[in-house]
Amino acid sequence: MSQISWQAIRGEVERRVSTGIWRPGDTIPSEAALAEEFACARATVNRALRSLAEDGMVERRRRTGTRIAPLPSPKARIPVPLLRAEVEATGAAYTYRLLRRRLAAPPALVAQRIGLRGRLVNLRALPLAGAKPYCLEERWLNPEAVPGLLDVDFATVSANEYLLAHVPLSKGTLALSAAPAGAAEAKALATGIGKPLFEMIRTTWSGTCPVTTVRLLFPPGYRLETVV
Amino acid sequence: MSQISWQAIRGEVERRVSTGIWRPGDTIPSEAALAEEFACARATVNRALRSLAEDGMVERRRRTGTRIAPLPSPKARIPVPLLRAEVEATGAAYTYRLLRRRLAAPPALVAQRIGLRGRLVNLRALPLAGAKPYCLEERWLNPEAVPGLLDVDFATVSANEYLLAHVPLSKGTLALSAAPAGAAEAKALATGIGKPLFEMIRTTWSGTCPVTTVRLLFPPGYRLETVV
DNA sequence: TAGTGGTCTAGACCACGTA
DNA sequence: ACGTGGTCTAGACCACTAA
Repeated sequence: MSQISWQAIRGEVERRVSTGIWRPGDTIPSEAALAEEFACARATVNRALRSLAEDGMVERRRRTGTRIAPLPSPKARIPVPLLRAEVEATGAAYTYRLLRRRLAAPPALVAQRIGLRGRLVNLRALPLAGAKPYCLEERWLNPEAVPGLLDVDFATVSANEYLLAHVPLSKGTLALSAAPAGAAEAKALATGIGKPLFEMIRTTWSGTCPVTTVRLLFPPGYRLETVV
Repeated sequence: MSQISWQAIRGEVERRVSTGIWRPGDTIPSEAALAEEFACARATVNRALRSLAEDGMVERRRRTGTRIAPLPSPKARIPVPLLRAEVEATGAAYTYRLLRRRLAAPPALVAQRIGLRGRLVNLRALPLAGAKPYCLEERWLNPEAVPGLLDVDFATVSANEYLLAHVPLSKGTLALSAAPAGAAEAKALATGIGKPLFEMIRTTWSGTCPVTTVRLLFPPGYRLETVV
């Protein structure tokens, strides 16, 4: 068989963009036209162009057609970190120390992030790599989103792992930034006040129901790496 | 028609996972079996399961079948930031000031990142939002990867935009971290020494040929946000 | 209204990896 | 060897949206 693969079509489109045959902003031929050119089924072209669209290289709209993204920028996939896996990948033992657990109304900033104003479960925890603090975790959980949440012993199960196993996490936001260590954070992470911490704030919904918002603070030296 | 959609199948699989019918680590029925259950074509089931696999919720292997990921973790897409677009989205005018341009051998750390030891083009630049420094850019370019690079006037065209338009960027790495401001960085970004900066290091190849490595330092307050 | 992408079908063959 | 996912085909209808 001399069937052309969707990867080959994708590659040819990329080649035409990189050699300037098609330039950013250009509208390219329709799926039907390309299918004829490559002598393949339209579904195969569709597969290739859909793949490019997912990577941000082309933009597709009905009726208007497919065009090369004005600023083709590949999108990086970063895995939402699984602390246990990250720690164990370094060879260290992963442990999880619960520092605080309470039921409280969240501060305004947190309430705004998660879109809830009532009483939430608040956890402060310290995932460890061996004996070393790996990060500081400040979490707020919506008890109405997680059946049985109030009975979970978070001293033995990390909230993250409990949620992954019990709640279908559908959507979420992720914010990354740098923040100075406050007194409490410096102490928990065994670093100095004002030191640059890597901050990750994640808020998650299950459908339209807010589930949790968590702020992770990583000590100086932490790096989040990925491949584009 | 009462055709079932691949999204519906995906939703049903998610439901079965979230309700515990299928648990992390379980192998689920084959595509053919599911197609029969849902009375649809196998391609439709394939589309649904492939979508779930791309999001990290299931793992698929030939012969072995499809199983629920032991730790189902959604993967975040973060857009590689386009400074101009980011700045202009805030309503400010984007400008780009070239602080330094020279031909030099990179320091060991940079040489290791990009995998080159010879003389490279080194740029230091300051993208601005209005009159305010947006970030500090330290870039190393491989002149052999970019035809005509030595003749480009980077005082009027930002290196990033030049590259996007002239080089097919295929692969790259991205590292995010927090770093303290040194004296030069604090001055350029109008902040204090030791303040936490958000650091982004991006290295890009065109095929197997190293093109550029760039380190962006963002002043305190910068946030990289995305949706999972 | 018409053109484009989005999707589903039914069938086929292939590639891979376990046994 | 054989079962599973990976992919391609040819055709069809639908959904969206600009003209």
